[in-house]
Amino acid sequence: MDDRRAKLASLEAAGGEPWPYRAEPTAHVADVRAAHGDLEAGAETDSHYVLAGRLMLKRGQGKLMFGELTDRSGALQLFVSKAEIGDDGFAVFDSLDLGDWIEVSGTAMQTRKGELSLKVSKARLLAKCIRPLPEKFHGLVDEEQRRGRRYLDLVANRDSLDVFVTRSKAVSAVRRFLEDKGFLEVETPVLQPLYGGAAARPFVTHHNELDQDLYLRIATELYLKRLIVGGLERVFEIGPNFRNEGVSFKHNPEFTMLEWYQAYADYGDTMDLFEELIPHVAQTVTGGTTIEHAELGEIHLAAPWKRITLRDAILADSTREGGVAVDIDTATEDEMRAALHTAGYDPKGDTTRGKLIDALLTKFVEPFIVQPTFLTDYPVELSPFARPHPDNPKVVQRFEAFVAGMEIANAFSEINDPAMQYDRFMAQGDARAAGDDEAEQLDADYIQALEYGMPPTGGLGLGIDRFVMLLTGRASIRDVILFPARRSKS
RNA sequence: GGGAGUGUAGCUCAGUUGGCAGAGCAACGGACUUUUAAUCCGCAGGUCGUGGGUUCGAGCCCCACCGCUCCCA
Repeated sequence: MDDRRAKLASLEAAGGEPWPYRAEPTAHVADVRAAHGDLEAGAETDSHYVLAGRLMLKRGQGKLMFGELTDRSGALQLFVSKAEIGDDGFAVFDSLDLGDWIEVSGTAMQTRKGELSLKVSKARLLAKCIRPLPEKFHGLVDEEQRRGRRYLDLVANRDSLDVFVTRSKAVSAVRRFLEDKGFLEVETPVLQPLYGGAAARPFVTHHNELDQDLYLRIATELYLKRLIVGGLERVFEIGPNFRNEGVSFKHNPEFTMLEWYQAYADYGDTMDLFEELIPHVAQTVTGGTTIEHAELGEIHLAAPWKRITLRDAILADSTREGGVAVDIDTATEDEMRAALHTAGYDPKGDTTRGKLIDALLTKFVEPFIVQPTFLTDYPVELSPFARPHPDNPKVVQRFEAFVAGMEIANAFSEINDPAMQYDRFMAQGDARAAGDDEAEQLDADYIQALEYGMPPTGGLGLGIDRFVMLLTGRASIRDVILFPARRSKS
């Protein structure tokens, strides 16, 4: 560090500008590659470019130097010859350190060994990197640093940068898809006087002036449906939700969720739209609909996806790990507990029938789903906002989408009968009294909104982070969140 | 919450039975006009996560705490 600071000082002393205000690159590295990728070895061109980026490698060769410049689009070799750049220019380049931001001008060429390069005629420092970068070959490996100082991870590990470029493109593709289908993007409150729309514990905060406790939202559901009451017909929101729970490879306390609501649609329409969205985004972002998963092999996202009722899935899969077959339509709670016990899981915290069914799903079904699958027709106890199925009053018109062992989406035909919704809230209140601290609390204002009339509506929530994990083949949610939650050092 | 692993130079990692703190890369000085993690010669770099204990002597053994990773509830 001291050596690099000294270089800065000597540059200033020599009248140089160590921290220029602007640069004027005319192209990205990828543009040069696209235009000259097929040059023959030893060929030179008159095509002139100005590139800007970080100097990541430097190889001295006497009166010749090679460097590697990276920008967001990729890396390109710099060919720096004393004959071309002059004695002064050569000295300037020689004084650069790995990690320095630079601007270089020159022409495209192919070296004798066939490496596309920029033959540099001018180079200047844009900003000094005073601290040495992580090692050039191994990159930054330490997970604590990769996530705590993500900027270093992005500099040192190209594949990590690519993950976040993919994430951005995926979110953009989702937006365009929904806008093309006539959806409006809206923003609803993050700070809410009541929380609801999901089974989760909230973060609590306080508004001083109003002297009122507020919750960070766990879902956007109830506000978005108020907008359907208001007549916006098709709305969506992409933004952070907050759930006060543990962290795991698929949980971060702050995560990004897409929710959409569509008037005049039911859960079947919603399933069709979702089945169209996911392959479309995969195609747009990765150029295909097949994902190569490191552990699970090929995952095919193209429609149609497998569709199976939750009852049939549990009936078929509950014999895994030595369990006994469970039919959730007829099984008693004790039988469900027994099945979970035989699989080595103690359901002592699962106090309700709904929670037990959820445990059966989590234990026996979810981890084993690899290819995209819709589980449909959930028990009413688990789904306080979903409409009953007309053919079977024990279940509701709801589905969850699973892929690669994870739930990525949850959707249903929305309850629009205010009396029915009120009864569901009451049942949730009973569950809470029985010890379920994730049960919904009564939202009287939401009931009132429904009393003004909500058209038949289908809604869906998609976990954006998990979807990006799928698209990028990452096994941990912390690899697709730029700054994941971590314990701060005191 | 429980279990296992891990923490040593800026980065990636060795460190034997408890006996002088090591390598590669980066940095610094030098050689080199076609390198590809360039190579070669030279030089320098440390509160061994933190605190305590055992010992003539601790990176190594013991205890507590902190961070991180994985598995389990």
